Amino acid sequence: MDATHRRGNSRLPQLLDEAARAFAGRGFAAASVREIVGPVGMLPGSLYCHFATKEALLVAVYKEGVERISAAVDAAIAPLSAPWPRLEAACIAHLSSLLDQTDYSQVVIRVRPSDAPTVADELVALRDSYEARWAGLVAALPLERSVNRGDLRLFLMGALNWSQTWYRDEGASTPERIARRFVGLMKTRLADKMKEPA
Amino acid sequence: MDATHRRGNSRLPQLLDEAARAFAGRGFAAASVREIVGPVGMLPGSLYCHFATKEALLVAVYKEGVERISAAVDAAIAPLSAPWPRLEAACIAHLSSLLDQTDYSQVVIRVRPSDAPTVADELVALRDSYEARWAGLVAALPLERSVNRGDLRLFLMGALNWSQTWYRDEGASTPERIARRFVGLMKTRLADKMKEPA
DNA sequence: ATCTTGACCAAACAAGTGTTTGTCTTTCTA
DNA sequence: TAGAAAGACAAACACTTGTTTGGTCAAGAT
Repeated sequence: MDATHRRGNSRLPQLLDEAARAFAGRGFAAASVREIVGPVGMLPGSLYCHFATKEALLVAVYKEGVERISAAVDAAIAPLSAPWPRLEAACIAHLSSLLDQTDYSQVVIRVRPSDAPTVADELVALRDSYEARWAGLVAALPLERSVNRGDLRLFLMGALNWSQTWYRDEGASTPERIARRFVGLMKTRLADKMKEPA
Repeated sequence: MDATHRRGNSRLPQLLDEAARAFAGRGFAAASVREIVGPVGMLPGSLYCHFATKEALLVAVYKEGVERISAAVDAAIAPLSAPWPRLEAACIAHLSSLLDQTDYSQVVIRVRPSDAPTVADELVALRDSYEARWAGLVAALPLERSVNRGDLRLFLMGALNWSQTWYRDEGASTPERIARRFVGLMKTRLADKMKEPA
């Protein structure tokens, strides 16, 4: 009757879900093993059947987060070919993953590699593997020659990622609309052409 | 001979310095009272002569951080009157405070109010009192009517604040230069006018 | 039918956490 | 010159932290 110990039917997925929730909501340091493991109905020690340390658990969650947001962005840009629509679609997918969706992607943005020193290298590598896409997306844009694309990428990613700080799920500003407006700001000439910028 | 107990000559400033260093470097949760108090040459309990709790210590550091970055920005924009130069000067001051200067300002950006729930309201109020400047700076810009200034402010502040994540003190990219290039991106028309953006 | 193995419990571990208490010395004040 | 108070020490407090150990039980393999 007791199905708790069925092979291949472990509670590992729930454990990861709960870890993602805790890390995304309270940060790596503040999230305790007991608060992760409790809601799953496990005892603290049982965590160590699956992971050697709390930091290894973070790597697993982080990796899943990178995979989910990567998949979302890739799926969004796949059917498009024009550079600006592709960038806009990527921004929408990125922001939706970050603000609506699961906790996994939030962990990737919230948790700093330096928060878990012993696995910092792995986290950086994972994050880099995701962010590589964005260099390509920006490189494809038709821009005036004077524009530095590296700066532009940092500028855009910063604006998107920081939205995690101020965004609240109230009102009409959905992640999709925010992303569209941000990209709109980039496409439009910002300064009023009547008055001469100093 | 022993000057340690002279009135008005306490080690409170050093204590705040060390707290700022710890909070900026490791975050609020990961920074322990002992690691803050140790370098000052005090014992853990002595902290509570000055602050009721660790969270109250954070408020003091946070407040000092807000005051320093506010002062830096205000001093930078005071002698200027034209909108764009004022914004550029503000960005330079903001980024310099954040990347070079003291740890205090870094705490304001790094530590989330929700990290210290019992004083979260105070932290939010402090941060708001600083960020209010930026609404004014953006409001003064001569922009095309279609541009949403609220979005633009969030966009810019996000890009600036996120730089804390990727900036390293190596190479030729000083905070000042980064700020100038970011503002430059905003002033210039980004999209190439030859090709039609979809 | 036996063995192995993965998943988990139960209980404890040592170390570290923020904080409290009581005492002492020094400096300022009345 | 007596008294109040600030600043800090010394030592412990109760609790939480991540982690370890040894055992249990069911499922898959032999």
